[in-house]
Amino acid sequence: MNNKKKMPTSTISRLFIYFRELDKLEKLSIRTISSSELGERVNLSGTQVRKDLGYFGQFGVSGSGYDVSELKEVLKKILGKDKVWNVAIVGVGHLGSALLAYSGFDRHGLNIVAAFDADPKKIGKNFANITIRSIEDIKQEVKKKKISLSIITVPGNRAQEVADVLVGSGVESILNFAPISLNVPDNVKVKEVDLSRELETLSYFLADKNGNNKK
Amino acid sequence: MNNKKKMPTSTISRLFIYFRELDKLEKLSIRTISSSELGERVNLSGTQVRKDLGYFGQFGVSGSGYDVSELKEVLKKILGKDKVWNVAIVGVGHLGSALLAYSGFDRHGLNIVAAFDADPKKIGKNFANITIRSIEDIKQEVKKKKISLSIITVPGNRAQEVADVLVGSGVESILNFAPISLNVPDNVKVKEVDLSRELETLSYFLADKNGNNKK
DNA sequence: AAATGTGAATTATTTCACAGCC
DNA sequence: GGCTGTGAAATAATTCACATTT
Repeated sequence: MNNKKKMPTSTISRLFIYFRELDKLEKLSIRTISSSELGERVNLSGTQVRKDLGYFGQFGVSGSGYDVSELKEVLKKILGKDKVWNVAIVGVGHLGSALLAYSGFDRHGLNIVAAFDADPKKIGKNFANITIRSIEDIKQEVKKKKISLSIITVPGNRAQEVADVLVGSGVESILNFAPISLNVPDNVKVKEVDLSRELETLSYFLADKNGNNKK
Repeated sequence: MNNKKKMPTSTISRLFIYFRELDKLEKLSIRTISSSELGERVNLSGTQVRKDLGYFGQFGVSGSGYDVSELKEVLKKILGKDKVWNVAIVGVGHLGSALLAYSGFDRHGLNIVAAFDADPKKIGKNFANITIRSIEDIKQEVKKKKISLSIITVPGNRAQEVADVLVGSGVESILNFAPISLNVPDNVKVKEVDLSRELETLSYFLADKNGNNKK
């Protein structure tokens, strides 16, 4: 059992896109959709849609396509959206506060239950119903509140130590906004999001278009 | 001339990583570095480093490696970091404000010069020295302030129309935080950053580890 | 001896194309 | 006829391995 074939990491990311679109379709009372229609709505090909789903099973009906609600439920299960995960944010600066204030996470089964910062001036303050605590309290709180997912929004030079503490406390995945690549054990999943780099990448294309460099 | 070979899109992203690390090395007064040492510092292989640089020219010295300052300057030029680009933010909600307040952009040659929002209550308010203006003013301001890059932080259902206005105003690249895939002409470069999806992706790995699904 | 630069091999991902099913 | 599911082909990205240079 568990004969899962190797699948591209990007497949998961796309399944979330399909899920969202199916949710919209359901609200529009559309009952059935073909892979190519679904793909078209999210700027992907029908083949891509079918291939992605194929890693998990066979959910379609030849000739007519997929049942919207049924496929949505299947994806919900696959993606872990039928469970709730407790999340901590470490680093309550501009970005950290924005994420704390962002209300959309619970909709996705992500429940922000703790926030930490190194700045004594911030500790004890309340923010979106959450009391900011000291970095020192991470271990204790992670255990107490059963936190399995953490967001790092501290400066780059503090990120690795924070990651070490989180991993030592039992956190299983990390979303890292600090502009460095974290070293963690294999059993911990990290996603890096580097906002400056995203913008910088765009500036490269501008530079390129307006005629820089090139071998 | 211009015999550039096709390069992975991820190469550019990595060049920014090398650039940053070279900057650190320079501050540590390290003069020379080999591809493998540089790679090790950023969790990449020496081969990867050499391959990436190879798309732009030959900058190393056999037997000794790369001159830190020289390579840094080369990358600066390649990446357009020797120029300044004017940036606009459309959508001054939590995330938009955090980005507005983030001071790191200028360090990267990105100069935020305008902010727009649809909410009349916000229009006219000041934020990090920038007056928030109406979405209606986009075209005029983009021209007047020579804005070539824009960040979209509006809700998903407004993002496409905002993108249309931006493109119509002459913006050349867009960083899109709205959770939809934008349709724009080929000459406009878009990068999508979907924060919820990044977190959701992590929740999939949790679900997976804790034993969901699988074909 | 040490490290680059780069074709060739490998691995990963996407797209094609079509047999089979409704 | 329309559409799925999936091997096979094509394309993209990474890694290997080594001849070459200093």
